[in-house]
Amino acid sequence: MARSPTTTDAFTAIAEPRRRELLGALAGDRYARSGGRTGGPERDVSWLIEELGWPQPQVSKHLGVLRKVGLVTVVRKGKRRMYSLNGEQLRPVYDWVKTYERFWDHQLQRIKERAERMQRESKPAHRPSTPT
Amino acid sequence: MARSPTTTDAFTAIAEPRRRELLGALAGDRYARSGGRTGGPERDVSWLIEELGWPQPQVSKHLGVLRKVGLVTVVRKGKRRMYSLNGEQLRPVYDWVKTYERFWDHQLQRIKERAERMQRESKPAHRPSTPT
DNA sequence: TTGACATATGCCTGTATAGGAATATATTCC
DNA sequence: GGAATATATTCCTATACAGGCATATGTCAA
Repeated sequence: MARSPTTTDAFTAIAEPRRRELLGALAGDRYARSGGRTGGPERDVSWLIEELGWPQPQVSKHLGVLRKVGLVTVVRKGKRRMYSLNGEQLRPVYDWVKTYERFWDHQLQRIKERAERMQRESKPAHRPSTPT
Repeated sequence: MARSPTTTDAFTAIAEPRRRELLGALAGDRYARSGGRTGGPERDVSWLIEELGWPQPQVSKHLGVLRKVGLVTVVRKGKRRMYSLNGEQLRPVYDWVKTYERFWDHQLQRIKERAERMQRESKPAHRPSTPT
């Protein structure tokens, strides 16, 4: 068997650095947030080509992969195609990696647990309870 | 050019579902947390083989990839090799995906912002301030 | 219709798998 | 040393890119 196709899911799609870069551009990294419905602002392919400085086919192909896994959505607008980020598909990645949080940041974990405990018990402040 | 090698970084390594599964086993999913230094408990390859039900070479090979990107660490113990999860390498993935949080859960984002604001200003409760 | 512009798709090549089977290496015990 | 155990590595094959280049498709304007 070969490697899973890049169009399998978000995990495989974002494995490619260029595609993460592309998503970053679509997210509006270092640009003013402007419009966009669910995700980032709408950008046409020409804008992305200019922004990323890649050959046009490369941009289109990467967009194709991202489209297939639902990480971006398109709407036609005349001869332009407006792409926007669909963050919803990144959620599985987030959820997965989040379950490992305790393996890299024990400090953070403790803080969160305390916060959650406080919220559950609705007790106002830090009473030195059973330490972890 | 071909696809980036799976041993490039955590992003490429976790693109493979089996490797995520393997990490899950090492993390101690549905098992009692027992020992382990920085990451999860130490498990030898035989345990993983039994747990996952995969052919031994497959387990070893996937472990090899995970080892190369630092997602797992090994120590020899007699003829056994004890593997443990090294969550630190998952952090870049977490950090990256986290920057897109606002694109999938606006509700959560607002809650967090409010919480952070409250904590910064150390003001006790919801005073209807400048809405976002 | 014709041409210009915007974007997608096809073709080609080198590279890199993932899995299966067989084998090599390392370590312990007798 | 030799057998048994634990794990890694090699070889093989089918698959799948990612990028470069050429070309097709779709849309608007004159």
